[in-house]
Amino acid sequence: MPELPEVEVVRRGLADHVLDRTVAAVDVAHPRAVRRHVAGGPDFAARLAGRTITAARRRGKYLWLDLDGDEALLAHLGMSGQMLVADHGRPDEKHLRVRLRFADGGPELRFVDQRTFGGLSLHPVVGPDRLPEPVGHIARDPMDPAFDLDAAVAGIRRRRTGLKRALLDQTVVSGIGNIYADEALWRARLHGERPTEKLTRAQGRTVLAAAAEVMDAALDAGGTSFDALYVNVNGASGYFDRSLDAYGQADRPCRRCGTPIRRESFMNRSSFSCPRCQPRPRGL
DNA sequence: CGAGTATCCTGTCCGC
DNA sequence: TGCGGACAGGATACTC
Repeated sequence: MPELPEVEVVRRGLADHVLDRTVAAVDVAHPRAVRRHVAGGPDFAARLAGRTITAARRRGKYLWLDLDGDEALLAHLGMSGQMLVADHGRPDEKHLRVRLRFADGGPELRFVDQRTFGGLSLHPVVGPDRLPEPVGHIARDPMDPAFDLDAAVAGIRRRRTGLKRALLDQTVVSGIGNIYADEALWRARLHGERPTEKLTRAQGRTVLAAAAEVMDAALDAGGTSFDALYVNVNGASGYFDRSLDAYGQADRPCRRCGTPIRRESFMNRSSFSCPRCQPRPRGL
């Protein structure tokens, strides 16, 4: 499940392999993969052909390739999306959704996505930051050089909800998914259902700094593990196996205090936390 | 309008 | 062995 560090690994791989290359032809193998391109698959393929890729950019979990002209090829990997740089003739992956061939005859770019939560689309880039339109409402992520920590803390405290919900809201801070939210809360020793209006500024700064630390660590681990010719979003899985303190650790002892980690139901999914280090707020 | 929830999808795992 | 159900979860359309 790609979160920000995995998406950044993919962005770097794309920067290495598709920059300054011109798209020759596009195959859309599954229409759902381009459902966010409202004009449809044939329009997507026709408009992408002949375009040259000028940059590989990212905000939060959104990834896009700037094209010549003021447009971008936007990608979201969803739950299971992968960008693969593949030599011709290599057998198609079972869940190949979109293929880009290039005019230089070099390796092609494949979008592979088992569960089709992800997708590709073309959009104008707008505003001073030259963002694709669907990214306009996404907040800066903690790895963005222009990320404003105090503004993000203020954004969280302005919400009237639980802390974990606020962390997952991509319009407040982007790039934090279920795994990193649980890890950040564990590091900050805060329960996810703590009301945001009772969160102190110091607690807010602590939990966001923790999120940034977890992301940095995952990027260090994932950024070195992918093959130069195979841009693989699963590159960071080794990090998850070894380094998670809370997420997925139900009944295993907390690394700080030894208390078994608890699993709770949250928004039709799961939250993991230490009952002792992260006590439930009173009354909840 | 803000908060919370239902929904999309498919592969894996578990119990019977 | 095979089947049914739970589970994984980002983003958004939807309701209240």
